[in-house]
Amino acid sequence: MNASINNIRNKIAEKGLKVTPQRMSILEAIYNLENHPTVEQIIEFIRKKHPNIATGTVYKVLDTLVSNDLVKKVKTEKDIMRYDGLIENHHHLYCVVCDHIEDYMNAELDEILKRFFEENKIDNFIIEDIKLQINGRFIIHKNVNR
Amino acid sequence: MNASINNIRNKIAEKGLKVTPQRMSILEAIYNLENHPTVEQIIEFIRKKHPNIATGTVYKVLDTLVSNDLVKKVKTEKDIMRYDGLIENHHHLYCVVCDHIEDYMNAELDEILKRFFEENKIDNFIIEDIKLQINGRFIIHKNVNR
DNA sequence: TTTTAAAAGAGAATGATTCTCATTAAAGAA
DNA sequence: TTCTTTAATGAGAATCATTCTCTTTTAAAA
Ligand SMILES: [Mn+2]
Ligand SMILES: [Mn+2]
Ligand SMILES: [Zn+2]
Ligand SMILES: [Zn+2]
Repeated sequence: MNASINNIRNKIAEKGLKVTPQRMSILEAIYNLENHPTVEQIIEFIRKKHPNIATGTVYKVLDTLVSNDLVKKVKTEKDIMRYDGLIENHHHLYCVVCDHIEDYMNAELDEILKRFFEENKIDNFIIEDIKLQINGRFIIHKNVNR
Repeated sequence: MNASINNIRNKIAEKGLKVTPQRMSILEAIYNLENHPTVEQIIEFIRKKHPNIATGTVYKVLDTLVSNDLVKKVKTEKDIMRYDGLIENHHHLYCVVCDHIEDYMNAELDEILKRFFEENKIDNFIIEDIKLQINGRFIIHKNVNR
């Protein structure tokens, strides 16, 4: 998920969006921050190098990035919105202890699910995608507090 | 998921909670409302018969019900909290068109998942439960607007 | 360099949720 | 049944993340 400055510039430009320093730093922040950062964490990261960015701009840019499929929103059991720089469809491990969210990808699992739902059609419903929310606990936690 | 007045009273009492008219009507509302109602819908329903219930009380009671495992919170892609009267572990169909959420239960699927993760342990993580978020579209929608 | 539409900045507004504190009522004891 | 205690409720203020409004700035194309 690392991306160079030019990489980031291209991703934004490819969508036909104006390449602004704000958009660049927000996308850069999401790629650099731990995993699935909150808006608060994104703002904190950006203000190190770009102290005057407006809060409203961060929200607006995030919306733009989401609707252009450059980032995705991730919801937790709790009420905090998080953002995900990995846009390929994937699953998540949710730690009930420390709130850490980790990506989970497994092609075999996706194949099993695909087969299951081909054989078990749901009346009146067309599936577009399936995401697993795998709740549990890591043996070693990231931030024991909060 | 239907429950008589006495049923509801017992559910609350069994948890060692005081049986108040407010708690009764909120639990009754969740059982009676469509599917996975929002706080707004719950308040609207209750005020028909109990016009003076305070908004803060509804939030407080909902928290109490959730922490006593009488109802569950359900998150949507969007930013609206919903409540679920079905407390057994189950999956959800999310309609991307009309926001309707429908329960999905299938013992065979759960068995397949159980077996898969027994054979594919995740390093450093102990699974407690797995929920599928099945996104797609119903052929017939509930509320085409909103 | 100039033009122009889109984006950003500043700060007010919104709205769902939480908080505070005085009043009320459920549940158990007498 | 009445009393006592403690938790729950009501009313409205406070909070806080997010959105909105409006002015200024700027990226991109001419
Ligand atoms: Mn992810
Ligand atoms: Mn449900
Ligand atoms: Zn953890
Ligand atoms: Zn629908």
